[in-house]
Parts: sequence; structure tokens; C-alpha cells
Amino acid sequence: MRLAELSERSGVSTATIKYYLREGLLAPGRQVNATTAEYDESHLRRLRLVRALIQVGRVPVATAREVLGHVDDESLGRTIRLGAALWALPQVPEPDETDPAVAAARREVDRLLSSLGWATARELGPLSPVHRSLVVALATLIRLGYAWDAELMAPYAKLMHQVAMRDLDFLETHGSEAERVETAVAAAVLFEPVLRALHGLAQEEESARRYGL
Amino acid sequence: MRLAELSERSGVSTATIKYYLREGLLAPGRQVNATTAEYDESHLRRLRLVRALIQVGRVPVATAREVLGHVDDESLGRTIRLGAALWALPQVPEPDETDPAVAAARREVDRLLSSLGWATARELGPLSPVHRSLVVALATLIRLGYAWDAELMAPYAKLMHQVAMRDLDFLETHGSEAERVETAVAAAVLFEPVLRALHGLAQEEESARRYGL
DNA sequence: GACGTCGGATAGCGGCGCTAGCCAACCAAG
DNA sequence: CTTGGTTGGCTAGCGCCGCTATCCGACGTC
Repeated sequence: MRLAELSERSGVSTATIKYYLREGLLAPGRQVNATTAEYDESHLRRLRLVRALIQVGRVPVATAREVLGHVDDESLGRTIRLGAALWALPQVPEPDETDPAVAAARREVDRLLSSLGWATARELGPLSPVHRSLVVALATLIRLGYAWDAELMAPYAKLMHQVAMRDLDFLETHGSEAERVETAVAAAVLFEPVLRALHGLAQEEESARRYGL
Repeated sequence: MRLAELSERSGVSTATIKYYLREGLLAPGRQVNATTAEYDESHLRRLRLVRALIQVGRVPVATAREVLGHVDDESLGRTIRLGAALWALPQVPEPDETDPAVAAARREVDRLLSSLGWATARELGPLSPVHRSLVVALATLIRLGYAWDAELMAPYAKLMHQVAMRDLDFLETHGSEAERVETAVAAAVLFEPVLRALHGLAQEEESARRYGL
């Protein structure tokens, strides 16, 4: 198929597709001659993934390029590629280390990981962006005066661990090996909105049960 | 305290505070005379909440104003005010109703709510932005070829329901009535990053357990 | 009366995600 | 052989958003 058809079938304007090509989010088509390139289903699929990342996942274009780069880099091992999306995605400012709230948050996160026995997380520790974003979010809560501590978070963490096990089970049973990395990216970015929405729905439901409409 | 001190204690530049005042995110201080206004602890607290919404919660300024408006509107009942944040926060494009993926997503969401017995959610249905964002996210997954259906989501939904019950328990035991609405806003916006981070950490942990580092 | 700070107002900046428009090269239909 | 439509590539710029910089005249203080 050619650019116009790719545009039509994806619902993305040709100008935007050209932009994605320029930005390296989408591989160029097979060049037929100087003025024609041929695209196939894989381009359509990738284009939809890009749109999903950007529109649903709210991932900045630059980050999307980075993540997709890992997806395509076959020299990387599976685990690393799987982790790459998670690793690149959180976009959290560096914590201000002079802030006492940050120190307190870091302490509580450490305590939480100890109590859960999550050795890996504790070893990778401050390097992991996920770890960092937890510290930042917690520090913000603390600064606002909410005394969130390890004990309060532990049950949440256990619930999220159950969620994570389901995620990985799903991943193991879905898609070919080739598709699995893409699945992992889609999972990291797109399950999150689903989870968030389910969380919100559950809150609405439970609130209505307790207090009426 | 005056503007300069408010700025210093909050870590927000005077120019930005002025901007928030202009945008109605922050109530004006008590006017002492034509060129001086006096701020108090409540301004500091609100300012920190605004920063949290915008920086951690990634909430657009206009949306933050809307949410805070509900917080301040004492004519609204508690439940509504609690819900207001949830109601205003999701920022999802309108689903394209001509898209078959959207129709399929809507069907699966209905089935899910039926099977869970979440009557409220089903009645409020398409009106709720949370409901809408679930449909949009699910439609995106379906369009990408992931056959997520009601059966797959149900266990996730049940887990998130447990999370929601914890949220509301927390809310009931925290803060004065006056503070509770603000707490609900902080919860809606700031617990989410914590939850997301815990989810990510749990994935890293579980992945390391299964596949090594 | 000189100085510094106040509030208020306005203009503009920098980043991001496109978007519009032009181009010469090409090809297929008439 | 013309004509019209499409191609990739390029460049310029738009629209929004979250600030930020600067100027101002009014004030309180020394």
C-alpha cells in the first residue's frame, strides 16, 4: 500500500505520517522508485502502536522513539527488551535531594521493600526510574501532610503484585516471540489506562454503595 | 506572610504564583492596601496542592482550576465533591463511534459490569468520563489486536475494587470534614502515581523472579 | 525624600505535536 | 503525449500551554 492508503486505513493524516517518518517512529517503506514507497501491514500495525503510545499513553514523541528503538533492537535479550519500555517510560523529574520530604520518602520506600522481601527492587534501587517515581510521588504526598508510610503502602503493593503476576501470565500466553516485545510495550503503556479506569470505576461503585449517588 | 515569603516557603517563583493567582488556582491574599496582600498557611497549602496536581498529576491548568472549583464549592454535597475530581480528571478524546473497535469495547465493558454486578457504573454508564476512558483504552487494545474481553478484565477489576475499598477506608479515617474533599482530590491525583509505581516495581520484581535479571 | 518591595498587567518565550505548502519526479488514464 | 494525481522530501509556521521577564505606579520604611 502507499502513503495515502496507509493514511486512510490508520486514520492518521499523511502529514502526520510524514512527521513520524521524519522522527524515526516509523520505518520508511520499501522504496519503489524516487517518488514511490510501498508500505505493508507491519507499517500499519506499527503506526497504530505509535498512535496508541502517543494518544492513549501520553508518551512524548522522543520517548516513544526511544522505547520503539529498544523494541527493534534484536541484539538485546528478551528480558532487557521487556524491561526497556518500563525503564524508559516514567517521566518524573529528578527528586530534590535536599528536600527532607524526599529523604523521608526514600526511607519509607526502603522499609516497604524490606518488609515485602522485594530484594531485586531494593538492589536496583535508586537506579530504576520506577523506584524514583515512587519516591517522588510519595515525597509529594508527605509534603502535603499525608503521612503515608510503608505500613500503609504494603497492602497496596501486595495487590499490585497480584496484578503484576497476571500481567506476566498474560504476556507468556500471548503472541509469538517476535510480537512479545511489542506486546510488552503495549502492556506497559496501554494496560495502565485500563487499570486506572477500572480503579476509577471501582471507586465510583464503592462510593455509591457506601454513600448513595 | 507576603508574596516573597510564600514563594520562598513553597519553592515556587513569584512570577508563577502571580500566574496561578491570575488563573484562579489560588485565592487572592487579604488585601492590606493597594500594594500589599497578606497570605496565610491555607494559601501555602493550596499552592502545594496546585503544584502537586500540575507537576505530579500532570493535570492541565484549566482542569486543575475546574477541580479546585468543586473543592471550594460548599453548596455541593460531599459525595459529589468527592467524585468531582474523578469526574473532571480523565482527559481522553471522545471515542469515534463509527469505529467497530469502539463498539466491541463498549460491549465488553457492559458485559464486565454486568458480571461484576456493578449496577451504578452500568447506570451512569456512558456519561462517566471514567467509563469513557475505559472504552477508549480497551478499543485501542482491540484495534491493536489484543483480544481483551470481559473475562480477562474481571480479575483485574476485582483487584482494583479491593484497592478502591482501601482508598475509601483511608479517606474516612483521615482529615477533618473540611479537609476531606481536598484529601479526595489529592488521593485521586496523587495516589495514582504511587499505585503506578508500585505496579511497575512489582512487575520488575516478578519478572526478575521468573527470568532473572 | 530616597529606596526597596509590593501588586498588577502585558508581552513574549520555549517546547511540543503537528500541519500546511511547495517542489521535482514519477506514473497511469485518456 | 498530455494531464492530473500522487510520491518522498523539505521548510516554515501554527496553536496551545506553562510559565517568565519586564515594566509600572503605589506604597511603607528608614
